[in-house]
Amino acid sequence: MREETRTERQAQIERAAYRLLRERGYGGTSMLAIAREARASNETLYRWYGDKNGLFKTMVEANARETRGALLRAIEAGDDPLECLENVAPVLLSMLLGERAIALNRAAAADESGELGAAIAAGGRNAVAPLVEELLRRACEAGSLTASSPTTAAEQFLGLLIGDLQIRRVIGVLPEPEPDFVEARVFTAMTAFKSVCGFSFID
Amino acid sequence: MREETRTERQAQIERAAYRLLRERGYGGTSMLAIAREARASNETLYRWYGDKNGLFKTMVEANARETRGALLRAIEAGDDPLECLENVAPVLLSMLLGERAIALNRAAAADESGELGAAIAAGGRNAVAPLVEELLRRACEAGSLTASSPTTAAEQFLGLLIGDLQIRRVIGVLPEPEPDFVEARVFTAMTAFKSVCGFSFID
DNA sequence: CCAAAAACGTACATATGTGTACACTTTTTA
DNA sequence: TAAAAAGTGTACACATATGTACGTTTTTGG
Repeated sequence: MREETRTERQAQIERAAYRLLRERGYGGTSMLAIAREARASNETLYRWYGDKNGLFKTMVEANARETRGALLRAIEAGDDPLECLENVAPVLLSMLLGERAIALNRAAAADESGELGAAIAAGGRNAVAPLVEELLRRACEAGSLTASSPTTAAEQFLGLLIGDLQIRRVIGVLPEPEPDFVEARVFTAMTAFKSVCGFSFID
Repeated sequence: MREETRTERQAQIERAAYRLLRERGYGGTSMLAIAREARASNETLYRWYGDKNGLFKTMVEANARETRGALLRAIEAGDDPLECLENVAPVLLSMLLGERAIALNRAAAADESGELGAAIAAGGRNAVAPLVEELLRRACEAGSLTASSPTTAAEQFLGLLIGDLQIRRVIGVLPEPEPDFVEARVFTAMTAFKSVCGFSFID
C-alpha cells in the first residue's frame, strides 16, 4: 500500500475508534466494532496494531505529537515568557479537556497493563511540564516572576490551571468546556499563579 | 437475614469487589468473579444490588460517607479555621489518592452510563468543597485569610493540593503516596495557598 | 497489463460476561 | 421444632469479545 494511502487509512481507523470510544467507552469498544465502523478488516487491524492496546497506544502517541505541536506554536507566538505562558494556557487546557484526550485517559484508566497510562504520561505531562518549566525559568531570569524552583512552580501552575477538571471530565460529570469557560479559567489561574510566584512585572 | 449479619456480609462482598478491582480493573471484574471471591451466590448479588452498577454505586456511597466522616473529625480537631484546613488537607489527600477512591474513579471512567461518576461527584467533590468553603469563610471572618470568593478560593486550594495527582493515579502512573509525600505536598500547597489568598496571620 | 501483495469480509474456535432459574442448605421466626 | 424465608452453588440461554484462518477482491508496481 502506498505510504500516503496507508497513513490516511490509519487516520480513518483512528477516527472510527474515537467515535466508538465516545459512544460506548473503552470496555464497549471492540476491535471488531472498530473494524466495522471503519469498513476495515479485523485482520488488518491486528496486523497493523498488534492488539487493542497497540491501537490505542498509537492513538495516544499521535495525540501527544499534536498537542506538543500546538503548545510549541503557542509559545513561539509570544515575546516575553509570561506572555507565552498566557498563550499556552488556553491551548493546553482545551486540549487536556477535549474529547480525544479524555477518551484516551478513560482508556488508560481501564487498561490494567499500565502501558496506555505510561504512554499518556510520557507524551503528555512529562513532555508538557518541561516546556512550562522552561518558560518559568526564562520568566524568572527576565525578572517578571520569582519562583523558588521551576519544577514546583510548574506544578503549581498546572494545578491552578487544570485542578480537578480533567478527572471530572474523565468520570463524566463535566461537559467539554466552552471557549468562554477556558478564558475565564486561564485568567483566574494566571492571577492566582502570579500571587504565588511573585509579581514584579516589567511594565 | 439479621440486619447485622447482612451488613457484615455486604461489607465482605464489597471488600472482595475491591480486591478484584485492584487486581483486574473494572472491565476485568465480573459479578460472577465477585460472587466467587466472596463465596456468595451470583443470584444474591443481583438481588441485593440490582446489577454491576448498583454494586459499585453502593460502594461509592459507603466510601463517600467514610471520607466525609474522616474530614469532619479532622475539622473538629482544630481550633481556628486555618488549623482545621491544615488538619483536613492530609486526610483529604490520602483518601483521594487511596486504593479505594482510585479504584472507584476507574470504575466511573469505564461506566458509560455516567451514574457512577455522578455518584462520586455527589458524595465526593460536591460534599467536600462546601466543607472547605465553610472553613475558608470562617478564616476570612477571623481575619487570617483574605479571599475574594470562598468558592474560587476553595477551588484554588483543592487545585494546589491535589493538582493532577488523582488523574495520574487513575491512569496508573503514580503509586499510592507515602505519608512523607503527603506531608510535603500539604506543606507546599498550604504555603502557596496562603500566598494566593492573603496572609495576615493572627499569631 | 499482469503477477504479487495487501486489504476485505466472513467465519471460526475459544473464552467469558450478564442476568435468570432451580434444587439444595442454612438461618430466621413463630 | 417446624414452616417460611433467604442464601449457596451450579447450570443455562444468550450475547459478545479476542485473535486467527481463508477465499475473494482491490491495489500496487514492474
